[in-house]
Amino acid sequence: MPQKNVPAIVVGRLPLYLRTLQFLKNEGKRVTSSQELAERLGLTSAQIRKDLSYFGEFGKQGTGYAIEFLEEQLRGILNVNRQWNVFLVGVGDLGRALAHYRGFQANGFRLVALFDNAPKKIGGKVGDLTIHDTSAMPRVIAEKKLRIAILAVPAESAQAVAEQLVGLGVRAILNYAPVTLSVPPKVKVYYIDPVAALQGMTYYL
Amino acid sequence: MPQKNVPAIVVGRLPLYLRTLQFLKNEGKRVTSSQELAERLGLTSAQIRKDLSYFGEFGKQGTGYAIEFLEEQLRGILNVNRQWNVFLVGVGDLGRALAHYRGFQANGFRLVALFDNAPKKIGGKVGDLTIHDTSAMPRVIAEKKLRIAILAVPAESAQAVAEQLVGLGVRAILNYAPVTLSVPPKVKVYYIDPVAALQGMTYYL
DNA sequence: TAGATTGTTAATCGATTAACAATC
DNA sequence: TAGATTGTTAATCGATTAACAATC
Repeated sequence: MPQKNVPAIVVGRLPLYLRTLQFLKNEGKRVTSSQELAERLGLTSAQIRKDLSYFGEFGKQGTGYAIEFLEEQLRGILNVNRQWNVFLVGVGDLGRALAHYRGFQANGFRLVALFDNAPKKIGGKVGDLTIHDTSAMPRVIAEKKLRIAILAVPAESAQAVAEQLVGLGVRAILNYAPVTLSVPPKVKVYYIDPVAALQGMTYYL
Repeated sequence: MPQKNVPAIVVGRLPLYLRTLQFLKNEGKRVTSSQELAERLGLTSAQIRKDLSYFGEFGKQGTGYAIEFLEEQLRGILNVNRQWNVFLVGVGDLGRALAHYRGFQANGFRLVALFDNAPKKIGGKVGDLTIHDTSAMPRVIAEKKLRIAILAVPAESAQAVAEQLVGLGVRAILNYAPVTLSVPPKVKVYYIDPVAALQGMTYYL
């Protein structure tokens, strides 16, 4: 349950703190400080302390933060101290790649269903998942109580699919389609567009 | 050549404006307005006008913006009115997927070289590209004058590889490794981390 | 105790937005 | 001309940072 009114930009940094803590733990450390975290992340220590202060007091003056403890706290705040089942819509070029990607599973996001609307693809398999027709989405999403979608359909159909997903109770969309989606505020969308990212960098070249 | 001191966040929005213009053009439109763009992008029209004003005056009072003209201007500003050759380091699970992705090519970013350090992979092919040993990077990068890298190595080696790339003259890194890179300011890094993205969304679920 | 580092306040910095004169 | 929309200014809003008392 979101504590105060935490800015989205702060929430977006918490996963970075979390992964940095895991990294430090792997190095055998048990305690860290806002300064050490800041160095690793290219931020200021004040920002890290301020961000954490939205959620509670997790450190000790003079010594810093117990890594394992802070890690668990962040997992709790982010709701990632559990497994989330996710599904993918659009098994094209990109979708197929995403279905093969092991990083989701390795971090508690398990891909449990694939959908596409191309008759040729329906019934096909990617890994051990079968591609279902998009017409099966209402049933499967309800049965598996899915709330997180990965969207990898063409830009032209993304808005229509997103609307359908919202109607089916989806609350978070990781959107790989290069288009801004219009959805109700309760639905969160995160955009991943590597081409836009490259175009933003060539400006400086 | 960057005009004034344009905030990075503004530069980051230009690709979104560009792709929206392409979208509108595909719909047969020839003219648009800051208001129409704003609606499509979920921004305010004032922001769009302000952003564009960093670079010049591209519209006409009363009528708005000629789509094709503004598109060309933005391409010029972003330096994407040409083809860029890019290369990929790290041909694992994820790298392989990226190598197959056609979206780069389709938008003027041509993948021209693949590198990995696993002996088993060297000499192997992905599509019509051969995987080279990372030891060949200095030669290939110099020969092909490459300045844009896509980094898809494990988090543990990302920093070391990034430093090597910087030494070889790379100026832009699209980083898929879940770690913050420390590089000189002249080198631009863009981070893509779908797991962090999902973790930022589950906060709200 | 002395040194270190937190959590928090207040100041600063930067980005967004409202408003409107200019003008097509 | 009347209506529409730009480019820009100034106000507002929000995020970052510096500073420091509290305290381990």
